[in-house]
Amino acid sequence: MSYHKKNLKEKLVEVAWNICVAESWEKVNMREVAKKARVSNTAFYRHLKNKNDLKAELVRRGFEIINKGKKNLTNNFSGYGAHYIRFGLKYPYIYDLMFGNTDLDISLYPDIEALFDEAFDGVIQGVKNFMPNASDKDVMIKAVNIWASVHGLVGILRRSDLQANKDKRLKWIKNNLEEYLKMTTFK
Amino acid sequence: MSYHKKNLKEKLVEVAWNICVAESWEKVNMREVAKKARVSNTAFYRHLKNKNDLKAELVRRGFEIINKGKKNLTNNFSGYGAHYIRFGLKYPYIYDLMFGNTDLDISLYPDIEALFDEAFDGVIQGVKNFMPNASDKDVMIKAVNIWASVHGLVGILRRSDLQANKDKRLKWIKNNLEEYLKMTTFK
DNA sequence: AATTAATGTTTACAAAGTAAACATTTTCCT
DNA sequence: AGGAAAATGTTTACTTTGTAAACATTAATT
Repeated sequence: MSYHKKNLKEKLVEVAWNICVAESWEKVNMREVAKKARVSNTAFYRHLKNKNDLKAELVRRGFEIINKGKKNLTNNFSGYGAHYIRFGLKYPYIYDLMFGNTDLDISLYPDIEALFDEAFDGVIQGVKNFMPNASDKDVMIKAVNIWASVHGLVGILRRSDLQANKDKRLKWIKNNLEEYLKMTTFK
Repeated sequence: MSYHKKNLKEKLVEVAWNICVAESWEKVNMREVAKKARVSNTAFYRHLKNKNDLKAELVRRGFEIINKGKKNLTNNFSGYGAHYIRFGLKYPYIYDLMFGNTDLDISLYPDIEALFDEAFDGVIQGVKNFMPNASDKDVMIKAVNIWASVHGLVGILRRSDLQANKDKRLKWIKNNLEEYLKMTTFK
């Protein structure tokens, strides 16, 4: 065991990611992260300014994952939407950090803000391709509606996971995301 | 100043509500709440079990407000949706507690869970009235889509508030909620 | 009036974020 | 190579916050 680690920052982010994925951000605390990375409580602060910066790292990592799987879905609305929804259901607590409203002041992290905008711009571009003659306003309206429908759906599906599945019809939606999206928003 | 207060619980919830509305739940801490209510740090614990219960009280209060304004909007989709959206924009941090996904385990508070279900059932009922011949599945699909579109929109509009208003077209949506809703989901 | 329940206060502790001072490596410059 | 400077870890220590426990006072009940 050496005094200097190779990639402690990566290691710390990795550990925090795992805790957050398995248990939620509330359960991420610096001392536990340090212990799991086998360093002292405050080694962290040589690599990141504070806990909020750690949160930002998780958000960045989330966008990396979601973007990686995105490929050329811009012209395949329902596939694009389903991709986001599946991410939200697979990494609910990371998703909260990325798209929830409470916490992180995203404007403090311009690169992350750019990732967010990039995602939304993808939708706008897709809508533009789909309705090339629409006005900017109508494009925006459609894009916002798509975005809202997708992200709003994650909330319902997650809640239905918690409540001992009150309704089978929600299960149908969950298992048929693309079809649901085509029937509703994506047309 | 008497030893026993009349309605300390109400007072404490009120104080917490004000802090949460003005600054976010993160800024609500027991000592500050106690100070503003002019009681000792721990008087609180004679009235509520813990801080989570305080959060639940705010959620309950949020539902009371949102339900009060709801009236007979069940058969007026865009009005109903706009009502929720306006609440979300007026009380963003309360809204997070009510409809966000991170925090409160709502199933620990069956009465709150019931308030939530009541709201969603209102949508289902509205859809049923609107399309009386639709199958249960189709009703559910439409209701979920309405719910998701409304709650998802709050997220975008809130974010656009933060970012020094990147786009005027979002402003249009915000100022014309009903029309936007009619154009998209509510038809 | 005396006992008990309800409600406040004081004291105290533990968890968690992080600053400061100190220690060890590594890097880099001559 | 040798030694200063930068980077990275550790130890200590302080602060904030939630809340438990013991004690005090007022209100309710018999």
